[in-house]
Parts: sequence; C-alpha cells; structure tokens
Amino acid sequence: MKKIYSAIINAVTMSNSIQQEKIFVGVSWPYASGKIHLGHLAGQNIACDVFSRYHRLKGNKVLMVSGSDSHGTPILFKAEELGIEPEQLIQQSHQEIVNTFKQLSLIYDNYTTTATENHKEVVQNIFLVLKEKGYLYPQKSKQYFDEKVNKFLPDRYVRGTCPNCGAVNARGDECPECGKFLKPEDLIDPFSTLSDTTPILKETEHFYLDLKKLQPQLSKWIDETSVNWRKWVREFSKGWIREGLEPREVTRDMKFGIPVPVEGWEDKVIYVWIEAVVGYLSAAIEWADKIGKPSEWEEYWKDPKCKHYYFIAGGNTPFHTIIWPAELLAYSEKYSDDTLWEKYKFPGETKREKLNLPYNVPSNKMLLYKGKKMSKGDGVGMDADSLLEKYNSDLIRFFFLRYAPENHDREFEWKDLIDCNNNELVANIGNFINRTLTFTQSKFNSVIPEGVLDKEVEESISNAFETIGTHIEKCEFVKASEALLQFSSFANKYFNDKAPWASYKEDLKDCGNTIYNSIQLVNTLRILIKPFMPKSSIAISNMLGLEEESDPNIELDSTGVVNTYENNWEFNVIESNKTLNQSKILFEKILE
RNA sequence: CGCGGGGUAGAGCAGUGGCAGCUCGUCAGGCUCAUAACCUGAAGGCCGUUGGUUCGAAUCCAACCCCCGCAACCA
Repeated sequence: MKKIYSAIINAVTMSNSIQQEKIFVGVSWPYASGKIHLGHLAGQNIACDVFSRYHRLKGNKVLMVSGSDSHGTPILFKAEELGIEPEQLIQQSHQEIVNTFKQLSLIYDNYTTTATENHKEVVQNIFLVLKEKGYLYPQKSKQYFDEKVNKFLPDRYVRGTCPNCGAVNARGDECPECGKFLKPEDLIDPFSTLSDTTPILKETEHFYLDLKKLQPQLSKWIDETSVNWRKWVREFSKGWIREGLEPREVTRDMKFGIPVPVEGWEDKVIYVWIEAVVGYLSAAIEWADKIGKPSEWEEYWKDPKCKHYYFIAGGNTPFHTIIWPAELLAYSEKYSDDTLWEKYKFPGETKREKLNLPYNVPSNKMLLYKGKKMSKGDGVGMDADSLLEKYNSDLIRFFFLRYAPENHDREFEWKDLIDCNNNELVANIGNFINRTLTFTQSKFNSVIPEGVLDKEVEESISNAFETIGTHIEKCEFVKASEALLQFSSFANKYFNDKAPWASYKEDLKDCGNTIYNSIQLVNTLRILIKPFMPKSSIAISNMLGLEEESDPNIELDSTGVVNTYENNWEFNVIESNKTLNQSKILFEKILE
C-alpha cells in the first residue's frame, strides 16, 4: 500500500513541475441582432468554456475573449424592421447575450463589443498598416444601388428572376430553387428587397485586400500548422488555398460601422473581414487596460509559446484559417519597419515582436433543426433562453458538448437531450454519487469510514485525469465526455462488484473500505466534472463538506482575475472520519 | 468534371488488408445499496452501388449513386 501512495505523490509532484502554459482563446463573435440560439451552443460557446476552465484548473494562464459584433448590414436592417435605432438593438441584444452566457456559467476574461473606441482605434491602425505595406489597394466597380432608400445593396438584398431556372425570387447570391450561385448582375428584372424598386448599377470605389500577394506565406504557414487540426478544417482550408485566393473588397458604402481612416473615404466603413476578426486582438488590449496592466496583452500575443485557439463553427472557418492569419502575417511586417513601428503603436505596446498566428481552429460543423441549419438571419431554430427555462444549465452544457457536431452536421433531437440526461447524468454519474452518499448516511451515520485506496481505483482515477485531460487539450470534446462517463461506469461497477450491502452484514471492515474508496471516486468525479458542469461540481462539494477549496474559475468569475496558479487537475484524498453533509439528488430525471 | 466532408445494427459512431465492433436503445434471465447499476444471454448488418487488385477487401484502385456544408454578411 505504501507503494501506491508514493506513486500518487510522484504523480502529483511531477504534474506540479510541468511548466505553465499560456493559452489564448478567441471565441466567435455573435451578431448583436438577437438572442443566442442552440447553434451557438453546439458550435463553440460551450466547448470554449470547457477548454478554458480545464486549462485554468491545470494552473495554466488563459485569456479568453469575445464580444458582440455590433456592426454590419443585418443589424442595420433588423433595427429598421423593428423600428428602433441600431444602437438600441445592439445595447439590448448585447445585454441579452451576456445574461444568457451568465446563466450557462460561461466565463470570459473579457466579453466586449465592437462598438468601443478601443476597437475602432485598433481596427483603423491595422487598416492603415496594411495599406502602407501595400496589401490594400483601391479599385472602382459597379454595384446595385437603391435610389429610394439611398443605399448600396448587399448581394442578398437584391432579388430577381434566376437566369438558370427562371425562378422569380432568386437572391443575388444564390437561387434557392435550382441552387445555382449567382452574382447580383446575373438576375433578370432585379428588385431591391428594401423598397421593391428596381436598383441601378452605380460606380463606387473600394479597398481590396491583396490575398494573392499573401498566398505563398499563407500556404507555407498552413502546411506547417494544420497537422493537428480537425481533418475537415484542414482539408477545407487547404482547398481554398489550392483554388487560388482572390483579392477581396474590405470596405463598404455605409455610415454604420468603423469609418475608413483615409481622406475622401469618410462615407465608407471597414468591412467585417478586417473589422470583426480584429476583435480578438482589440478585446485582449481592452482587457489589459481594464485590469490596469496596459501591456499585459503582449504576454499572450507576442510570446511565441502562447498557443492561440479559435472556437468557431461552419462558414466562419476560412475567416480564421485564411483571412485573419493573412492579415496578421501582413501586419507583422510593421515590426521590421522603423517608421511604421513608431507611427502605429497599439495601446500599451512595448515589444517590437510579431503577433501570434492561430495554433488550432477547432471549428464545428452545423447543428440542424428540423433538417435546416439554425441561423439568426433566417430565423430557424430556437434560442438558448427557452431551453434554460426548462432545463438546468449543466445539462445543457454537457449535452451540447457530448452531441457537438465536431466532424459532421448533426440534427438536434429532443430525445437525445432527454436520453443524455436520464441515461448518462442521472443513471450513471448521479446514480453513483447518490448510492454512495446515501449508503454512507444510512450505514455509517454520514462519517467516512477507515480504508485504503484499492489499486484498481487508484489506477482508474489517474487514468481518468490523464485521458480526459488529453482529449480536452486536443479539442476532442465528444471523446472527453465519453471518457468521463466511462470513469463513472467504472465507479458503478466497482461498487457493484464489491457489494457493500452484503459485506455490511459479514465483514464491516471490508464494507467500510469499499465506501472509503467510493467516496474517493465521488470526489474524483467532482473534480473531473468541473470544466463540464461547474454548478454540479459545487453541489457535490457542498455534500462532501469541501466548500472552501480554491478554484481559479470561481476566482475569475467572482473577482474578474485569476491570481493563484496551481495544478488542481489531480486527485486528492478525502480523509476518513470526516462527516458528510446531507446528500441531495444531483440530476433530476426528465419524464416525457 | 468548383472546393470539402460523409454513406458500417433502430440511433450515434470506431474500425487503413486477416472471423464486422463500440456506446445508447430494444427483449429475456440473474442480482439489488441506488431517481438504479452491474452481470449473462438474445434480436438486429448485402459495411451506398458496380467492377477491379489480392490467397483474403468495410479497408487499396476505378467508375457511379446518394446526403451535407461551403463558394466570401451563416455559429
């Protein structure tokens, strides 16, 4: 038995000596034009939090940022539709999103918006550096213009007859009938969806991002970096490169947004490809300022050892594997140019070192609802709030992780949600905790009996920390949740095989030993579920009487910063003779 | 021939040349501390189709069929 303990002590010492890692987590920015829906949860907003909570528990330094995208045509038009000012819609939606995130126990180091002065400053800075380095150039073109509402029209706001199949309501980007991809100019008898009038083609001028020029560097970077990416993300991104990148428009004829900081361009704004993705950097800069250490963001953006993860989904993938890296590569030329370095410093910037590129982009596929993808734009799907009214947030967190569309699209099914709750949370994890604690109460008067850790229990525990941790680090969240359930199954089987209800009558010492071991397994479950189901973990802490334990995630949630870094992703023993609190049912069965 | 992913038990998936497997669900029996688990057994498959390579193919090759995403304002 001594050997077993020394093995545990060794494991603990070793894990503490592992060097602290730095992790930057960027999460896709939802449009401030409505509530968070189930697609957001399945896409990225649960996985990012599990990932960050895990790394904080390990004692790593994590910076997780995101915010509400407060610009763009959809917001403008949605506000018009509602008859309110865009600012009012943004304010309202941002607040709703923040509330939903809070209910789901999502902790961001900084969740901001793109409507801040800081963001504007950083975006314009990047725009100007790219321009000075020759990656942005102006070019004239003709676009549809609605004279009645006095606006240039984005592709999907122009409709007309499809030249391919003759359908009358084809959109400027695609015909929904025959699936043909179109340009607005292709449409026969075009009309504006804003006024039903016929738009005219009008000349305008825009800046273009010269992706062609960046292609060689980008191609090299993606070949080197994408080895550990999800297969579909890697192949998809490489496919884009293989096809050949084209220069793309990065400004728009609008007043709503961040103005182009060039003389004579005051009526135009910077488009989403530059504007929104820059939020990852500007939110980090804002965070540093908020915590009173204006240069602290450089720790995450300039230390080459800091790994950058972007949690996104679906069609956002190329923005994060192609366009954003391209902009970062181009921008980093600032650091080898004396003039630009002096002229274009970011707030708090002190180090003349390149910005970090993405390390991994664990992008998810789409969650389908009744066979269609959920989307804010099309109004398909369901918002997260209505789910939160019915079910507890830990179930929702666990479900959307366990059934996440990591490699394939997936249909959302109510039955899956109920099965996940009843078969996995209730019958597996909840059952083990409940049977152990009620047995301790009824047979041992709530006092943990004397015992020593069985070899198989010890092995299973250290294996669980190892396996689940590795899966999370590799962004394999479905596998991580499976491994958690496997561990819980082992615990149930252990209890069963040891049959303490039988040994209670024949061999009280053996019975006590089984319960001692089972309590250690309950405690291990409590630690293992921390990244997944933080509220349930706290509920178990209360039952075990462990309320005062230090936890970086609770620290961050309550104070806004993490000050203590130590490895909490490891087994610790609960001593014998400790008295437990009254146990409660952790997960309620859902009756259909 | 636009790019990419996929097609294996009712559902979800693993399986890169060697007897088709895992999880969940279904059915029967055992056990029972538990909102119940665990054990034993059972049912359920043309591995999308066709052809080829091979002693041997879910796996390698060719052609084809079907589903999905993307194609630049979708998470």
